[in-house]
Amino acid sequence: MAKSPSRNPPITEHLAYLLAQANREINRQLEARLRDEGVPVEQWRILKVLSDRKGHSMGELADAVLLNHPTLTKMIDRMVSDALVYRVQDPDDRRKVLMYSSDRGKALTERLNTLAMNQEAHIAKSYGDKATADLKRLLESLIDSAT
Amino acid sequence: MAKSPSRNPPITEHLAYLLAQANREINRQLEARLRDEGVPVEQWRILKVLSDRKGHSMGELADAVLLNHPTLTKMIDRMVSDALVYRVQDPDDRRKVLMYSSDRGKALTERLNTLAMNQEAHIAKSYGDKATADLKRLLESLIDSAT
DNA sequence: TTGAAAATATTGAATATTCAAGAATTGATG
DNA sequence: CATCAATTCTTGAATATTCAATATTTTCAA
Repeated sequence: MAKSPSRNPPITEHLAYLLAQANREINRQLEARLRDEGVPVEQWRILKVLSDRKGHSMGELADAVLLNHPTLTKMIDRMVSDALVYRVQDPDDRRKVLMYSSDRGKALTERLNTLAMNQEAHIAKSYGDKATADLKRLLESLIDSAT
Repeated sequence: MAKSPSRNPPITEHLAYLLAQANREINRQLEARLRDEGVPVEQWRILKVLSDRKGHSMGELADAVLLNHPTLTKMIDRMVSDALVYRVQDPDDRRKVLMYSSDRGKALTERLNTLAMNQEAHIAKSYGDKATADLKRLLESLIDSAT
């Protein structure tokens, strides 16, 4: 009897493991680039989301940047200390806090965008344009089908 | 003038972000399944690596399960308390500690394998066999090209 | 063979994250 | 309109992770 193909595969063949491994490696590389500005990846995501200049509530932000609420609150506290972002109470719903990027935050965001785009370019170069596009498409549809 | 395609894309189009998002979602689902046995994902990975019954040094393990050394040491401490694994000093190189799975650990590993394979099957079903296979292949080659 | 450098694992202090609870506001229902 | 439930954000305690330093053993060169 032939062996069934995915009967108890090694850890390295599990999708969850491959995702974790790829994520760790790419994140580590991005981190290394952002280190020039001394900013953690999560702060870059926050600044990037806020760069549309609309106010975003903490809940929205937490979803968008993949952090839970208390972690986001404390990270925002640090960014407020660094004068990168500021809080405004939402006049329409005073439970909410709307976050905005400061001028300093906006200037930093532009420098970070350059660094992040350097990484994307580097990946596209060594990994190939087609593979990169295919991978992005597959990841998007995985996320759609999984949520 | 036509807009250049990937000039300063939104965060949701960055490969690093898509990977983080997909990883978080799949990891969360796996976590939910493993919760039946009260075991964190990292411990499942450790047990799975140790299921080849060969001794693995802490360094090897740390690489394999994507944890850094001090974090692994402390997680192993907990697993030793739970009698899932045990330490043996490597007789050939006494700087090293070789880790082995206990009988209890092996029995747990089998139950966890079932849970993890349920998840893989569930993903393959909702996401499609071909997409799953394609995604795995692309992730493997990304990891190769990135490391 | 001896001493310095490298490799391996652990520890402790500093830092960060998470969980559970709390405060403030809004919505909804009788 | 009064009250109770739901939503939003923050806080504090418990837990986990990380960084730097340490101890031990091995390797290698002089």
